[in-house]
Amino acid sequence: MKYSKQRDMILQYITSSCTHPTAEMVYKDLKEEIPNLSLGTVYRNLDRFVKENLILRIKIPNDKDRFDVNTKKHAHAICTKCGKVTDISLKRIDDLDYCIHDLFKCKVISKSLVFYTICNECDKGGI
Amino acid sequence: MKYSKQRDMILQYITSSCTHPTAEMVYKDLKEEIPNLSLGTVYRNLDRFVKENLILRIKIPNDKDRFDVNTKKHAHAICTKCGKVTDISLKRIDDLDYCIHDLFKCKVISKSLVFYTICNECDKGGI
DNA sequence: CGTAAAATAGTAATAATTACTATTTTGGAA
DNA sequence: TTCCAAAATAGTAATTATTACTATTTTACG
Repeated sequence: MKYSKQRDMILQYITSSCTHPTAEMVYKDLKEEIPNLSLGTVYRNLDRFVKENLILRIKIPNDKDRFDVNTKKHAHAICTKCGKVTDISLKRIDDLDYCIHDLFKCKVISKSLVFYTICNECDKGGI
Repeated sequence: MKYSKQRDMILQYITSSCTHPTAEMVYKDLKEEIPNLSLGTVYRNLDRFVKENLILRIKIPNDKDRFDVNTKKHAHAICTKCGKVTDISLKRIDDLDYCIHDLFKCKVISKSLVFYTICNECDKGGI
């Protein structure tokens, strides 16, 4: 692993941000300081940070991935109008809609809960 | 609203399936019966059914959307190896990992919980 | 310095979904 | 039945986030 100014600045940017930026946001903002920065470099390094568990990747269906310095267990609220992402500490599922409304005074339109697993058959080496 | 054989068959296919098919699966299978069926027609009609609340759209990050006849409140488990989607009736969040393991004997790699909201600012008409 | 490994810049490719347009189908009325 | 406007379709093109690729540059160590 060799030092690079780009990686250093990307990590600095992401860890000091509190807006769950997309790769493009990181790129745009840092482009001003490093004019020949490449979007691929941003993606490659963000991937790396995710693998190193320094940040989390928030996958948003039909939207750009967002990156989060908060690696503690939590959920996310995404505004369907402006796209703003807000952290939500986890409480029990049945209370969550009320909890969110109480905390953020916002309407829950819908929620998506997906588990990524290794299923029974695959774990047995069947496939 | 005018009748179309295509729409009729797409609805029949999706409501009688229990495998959470993608638009492409619907297309491929029905293509054998309707050789000039268009993929766009499948997408358009599935969209329509979702709006009419006849089926659910399961958005899977980095994968194709899947469609579900079960419109009751539930979560989904997706195998990260074979992609199989399994319905999970909702229990309390803290119990879910154990619950899933007990029910399906499968490992939970990760889970994604996302709320789609109208945030405070947007609801006030600020944006 | 010299050099090999690692990283980058910039471009091309990928892939799911949506948009677009010309053609066909549907269903009600003359 | 035949006409016709609204609706639907087929097939192609466009979109868009992300990944892949390759030539060039940078790093760090002997």
